[in-house]
Amino acid sequence: MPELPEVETVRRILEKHVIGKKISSVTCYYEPIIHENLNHFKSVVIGQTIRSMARYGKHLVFLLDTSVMIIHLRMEGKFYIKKNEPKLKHEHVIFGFEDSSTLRYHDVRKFGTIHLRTLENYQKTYPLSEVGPEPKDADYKQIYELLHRKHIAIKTALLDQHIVSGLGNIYVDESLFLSAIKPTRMTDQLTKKDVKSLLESATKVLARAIALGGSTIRSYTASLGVHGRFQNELNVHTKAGQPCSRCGSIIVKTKVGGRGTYACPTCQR
DNA sequence: ACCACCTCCTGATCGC
DNA sequence: TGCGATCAGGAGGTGG
Repeated sequence: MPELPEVETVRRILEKHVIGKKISSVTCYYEPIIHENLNHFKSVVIGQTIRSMARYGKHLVFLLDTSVMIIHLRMEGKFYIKKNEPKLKHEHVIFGFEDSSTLRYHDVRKFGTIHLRTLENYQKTYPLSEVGPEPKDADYKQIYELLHRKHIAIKTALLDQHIVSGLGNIYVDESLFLSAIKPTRMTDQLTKKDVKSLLESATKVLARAIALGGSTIRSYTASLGVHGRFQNELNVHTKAGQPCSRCGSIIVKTKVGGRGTYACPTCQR
């Protein structure tokens, strides 16, 4: 599942292929992905050139001449650059460029979303208006205050993109492990020191994962030559039954907030 | 206002 | 062997 490191990796690779390309056609095979009237979307986007790309948390952003496309890959969204090859089963949106190459949005689960905004207001409106700071930019005192007013499991809080953005199931488990905090600890039980540590762990985990091109696990496989290697450095996620790298106890898998959760029962308290 | 739970979707895996 | 049931999961929506 693409989290911040995977989205950043996709952004960096895509950037090399699409900047400066003029969109000449849009074909959509599954309309719910595009959260706009399709004809309106096409009439706005066609004729515009991709000027730059950005990322906010897990959102991938294409900046055009006067508009902005904001894409969330959700579980399995991927992009491919192709020529005139036949359309694959799970390719739902195909952008054609003037040079006859195509950018294809591929998504087995169809959970991904595309929003269209103007260059003037895209950061202030939904969905980017809902995105909290990334761990590296978050002020631990502010996050502490926010968490202190809530009474939910810390894992659930870290998955809430309003609080901090970019973390998904893999990196939350890894961040909690690094800070030796158990996923079910309630947010109002955390100290300022815990919150500071967690943000530092998350920052470290995300930076390392970006450096390795993200993680390629389970359903989130390669796209655009993206073969992440961070999965080789996971401490707990997917490690049920294996010894903890810190204390040797056996890593256990549980459910927290309905999510598969991996942790060391001994050193995470 | 807050939070637990349901929902979307498909392929992989499980169980009889 | 085959097929229906269950699971996985990000985040919006719902209802207690």
